[in-house]
Amino acid sequence: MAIKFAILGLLHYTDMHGYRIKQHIERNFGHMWSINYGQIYPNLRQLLDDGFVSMKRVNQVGEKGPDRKLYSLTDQGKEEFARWLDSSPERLMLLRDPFLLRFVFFGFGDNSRAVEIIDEQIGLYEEQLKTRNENLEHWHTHDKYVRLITQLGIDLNEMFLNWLKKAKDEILAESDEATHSRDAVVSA
Amino acid sequence: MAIKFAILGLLHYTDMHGYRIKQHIERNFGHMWSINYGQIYPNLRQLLDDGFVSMKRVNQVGEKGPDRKLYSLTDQGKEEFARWLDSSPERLMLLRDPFLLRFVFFGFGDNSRAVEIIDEQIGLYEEQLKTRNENLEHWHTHDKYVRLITQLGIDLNEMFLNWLKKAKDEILAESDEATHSRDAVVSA
DNA sequence: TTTTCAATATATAGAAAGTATATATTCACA
DNA sequence: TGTGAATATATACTTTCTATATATTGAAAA
Repeated sequence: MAIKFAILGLLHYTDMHGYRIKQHIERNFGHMWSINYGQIYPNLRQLLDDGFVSMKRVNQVGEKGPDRKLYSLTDQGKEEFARWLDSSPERLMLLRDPFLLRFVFFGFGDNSRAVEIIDEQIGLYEEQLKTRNENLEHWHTHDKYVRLITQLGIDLNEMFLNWLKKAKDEILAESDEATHSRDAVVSA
Repeated sequence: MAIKFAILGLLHYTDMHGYRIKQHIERNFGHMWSINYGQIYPNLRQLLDDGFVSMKRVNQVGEKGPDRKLYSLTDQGKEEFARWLDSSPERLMLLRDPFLLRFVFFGFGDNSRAVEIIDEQIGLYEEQLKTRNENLEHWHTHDKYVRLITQLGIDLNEMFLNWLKKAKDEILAESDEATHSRDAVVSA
């Protein structure tokens, strides 16, 4: 139900076809959010059936590719969107992360591999942080809310990187301890 | 595919039946994660078919409720889990939040309602922060990795609350500006 | 000139995750 | 005796996400 409203929201800026919607999200929110055609086209169809958007075939000349289906907001669509925007969010944020799921069980694996995986994560999120910072600079002109969302992404990355480094240190400290205990046993 | 490994991970602690798995997650990770039977039972069935777990019917005496289906890890299951734990995470974290989706489009609504919704969020996350802090105190004895995950939850909450308050201030500042401009026009 | 590649454009199948609800058993206690 | 609460499993359904199929057109290569 969320994607439907995201599409209605984007159509407030300008009329778009499915391919353009994906492009728009990639260019403007690509560092924060991703979507794909399997989510877009079925939703556009549903929105059309519900009368929240209207559609017009546009045949391109001098442009690549086949005809477009250009979608526009209807008055009903505007109302539906406004109702949603005004309503209270259904639930709290949901964080899904295949790394964190592993992390919970790192006690069942070996520490050195755990540290390796953490280092991979640090690398990936440092890269993401860089592109998010670039995005913020590039779009200081952008809509205030979009800018704040980008700032949130940066805050999130920084927080997570700090946590990753702290976690790594704790695991390494424990490994050292274990080594020393072993030494003690050996020398006893 | 993730839930399957979560279940295999939990079965490392002890044999469990579906109902107990949900209970365990609620009690130990309830402040961080939620799951439901529609995810657990189909996965248990699949794990059984794949030979990653074995099942034994247990008929309770002196306990409430019908027979249990107690699941245990097989050697194959242990191997499957170990392979997964050792592998690199497939993707970066995914944040899904019905509030943030609205936030992007707050420019199309009115500021005062936006501030109201932000205040609601602040209340909800302050409450969550409290329970997460209690959890951390209560389980200082707990597994190190679980403790670190709880700490991450706390860091996330604090970061998000700071951001929410900053965002609110910015929106209020803009509203003031608008009010002053209007005043200026009126007095002109 | 033809073919081949990249970009544009839409569509659908299917897997995974998440929600809702149905059904049954047993104990406690009114 | 019955009724409510906790225990326990199961399935249907919706939403989200991934993968892939298909077609058109312009530009460049062969």
